[in-house]
Amino acid sequence: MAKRGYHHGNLRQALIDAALPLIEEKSPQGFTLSEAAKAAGVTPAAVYRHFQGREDLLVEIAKQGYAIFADLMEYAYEKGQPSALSSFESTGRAYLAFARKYPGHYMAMFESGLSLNANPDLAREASRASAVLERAAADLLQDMPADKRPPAAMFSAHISAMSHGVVELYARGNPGARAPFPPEDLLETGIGIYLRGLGILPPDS
Amino acid sequence: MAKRGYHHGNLRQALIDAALPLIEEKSPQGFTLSEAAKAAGVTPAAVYRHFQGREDLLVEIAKQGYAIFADLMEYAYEKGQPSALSSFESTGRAYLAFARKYPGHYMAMFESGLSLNANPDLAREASRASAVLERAAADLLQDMPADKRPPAAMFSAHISAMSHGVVELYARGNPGARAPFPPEDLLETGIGIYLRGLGILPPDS
DNA sequence: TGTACATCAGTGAACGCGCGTTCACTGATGTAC
DNA sequence: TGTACATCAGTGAACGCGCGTTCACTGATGTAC
Repeated sequence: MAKRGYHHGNLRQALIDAALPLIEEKSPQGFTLSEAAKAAGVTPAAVYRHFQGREDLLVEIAKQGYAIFADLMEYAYEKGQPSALSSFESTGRAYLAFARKYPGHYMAMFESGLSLNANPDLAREASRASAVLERAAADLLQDMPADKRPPAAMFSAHISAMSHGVVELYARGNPGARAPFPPEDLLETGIGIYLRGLGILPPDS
Repeated sequence: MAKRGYHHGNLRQALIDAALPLIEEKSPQGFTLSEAAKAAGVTPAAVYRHFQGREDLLVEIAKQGYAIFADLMEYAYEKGQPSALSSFESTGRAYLAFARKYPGHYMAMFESGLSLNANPDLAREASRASAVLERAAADLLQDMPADKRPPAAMFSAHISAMSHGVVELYARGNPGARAPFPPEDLLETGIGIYLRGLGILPPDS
C-alpha cells in the first residue's frame, strides 16, 4: 500500500499528480488517460497496473479530494472552537481555500458528473466533509430560539450553495474574468449578510 | 435568415435542437458534432454549411441561451413592477425556472468553459441578462439608508452565486440525488434570509 | 556474500473506434425567360 | 405555363488523429538458499 521501491517508485500517486493539472486545464471530461500517462513518463498501458481504467483514476482523484477537503474542514472547525461562530466562519474560509489550492480535485469532485452512490468510498468521504459543515451550522443554531431556527441541513445547504456559486462564477479565470470583487470578500460578505438575516450576527453594518 | 424551404427546412436550428439533449446528457465537453448531425438526420459534413465547426455550434447555443435567459429575466422583472421587492423575487424565480426548463442551454452557458470575451455577441447577451438582475438589486437597495447600502454589483453577485450554487448542487439529478429540500424552496428561503440580513425584509420569521 | 529463481511493474505493438474536418460531387429548389 | 439554367444544401468517401484498452513480453527488483 505504501511506497515500494519498484521501477517507478510510486506510479499510482504519480499518475494522480500528473492528471490533476490536466483536469484543471481541460476539465474532468476533457482530460485523457494517455496524456496523464505521458506526463508521468510512462506508457498508457502502465496505468492499468494501478487503476481499472480512466474512470477509476478519476474516482480515485475525487476520493482523495473529498478526503483532503474533509480534513481541512475538520481542522478549521476545531481551530475555531470553542466559539460556534468562529468555527463556522473558519469552515467557510476553508471551503474557498480548498477550491483555490486544489482546483483539480475540486473539479473532479463537483464538475465530473461522477455518481456518489455508484461509489461507496466516494460517498463516505463526501458525507464526512458535509457533516462538518452541518455540525458547524447546528452549533450556530443552538443560540437561536428554537421556534425561529431553520433546519441545520437547510442552513448548511444555503452556505454550500453560496460557496460553490462563488467558486464557480467568480473564483475561476474561466468565463470572462468578470469578477467585480475578490471571491473571498464576496463569500465573506454574503455569508455575513445571511447570518444577520438569521439573527446570529447583530443587524449593524 | 428565416426559414427557407430548402432540403431540410431549417437545419441550423434543427442541429441546435438536436445538440441540446446531447449536451444535457453528456455535458458541453462530451457532446459530439457527429452525434448531433446524426440526431438531426444529416451527415456530419452538412453541419459545416451552417457552423464553422463544433465550437461555433456550442457558442451559438450559449448565445441563444443567454438571449432566452435575458428575455425571461426582463419579463419577470417587469411583471413584478412597480414593487421593487416583487420584481426582485420574480427575477430570482425566473433564474431557477430557466435552469430547469433549459438545462442544455444552461450547461452551454455556465459549464462549457467558453470565454465570454472571446465572443462579443455572447458577452452582449450575457451582460443583458446580468444587467436585469443588477437593476432589480439596485431598485431594492433604494429603500435602504445610503450608508448601509452594499454595492449593487456585490448584492447581485451574492444572489447569482446562491442561485447558481443551488442549481449545480441541488437541482440536478447529477451527483448523488442528495437534495434535502426542493431547490425552489432552498433558493427562496436562502434569499429570504439574505434579504432580512440586509434589512429589506422584516426580521420576523 | 553470491547465485538461482520468482515476481510483477512497465513496455511496445496492436486493435477497433469515433472523432472533427475537407473535398469534389449531386440533385432538389428557386429563378429567369 | 413550361423550359433552361444557376444556386447551394446536403452527400459520401476519405483523411489523419488520438483515444481507451488488450496482450504477450521483458527485465529490474526482491527473495530464498
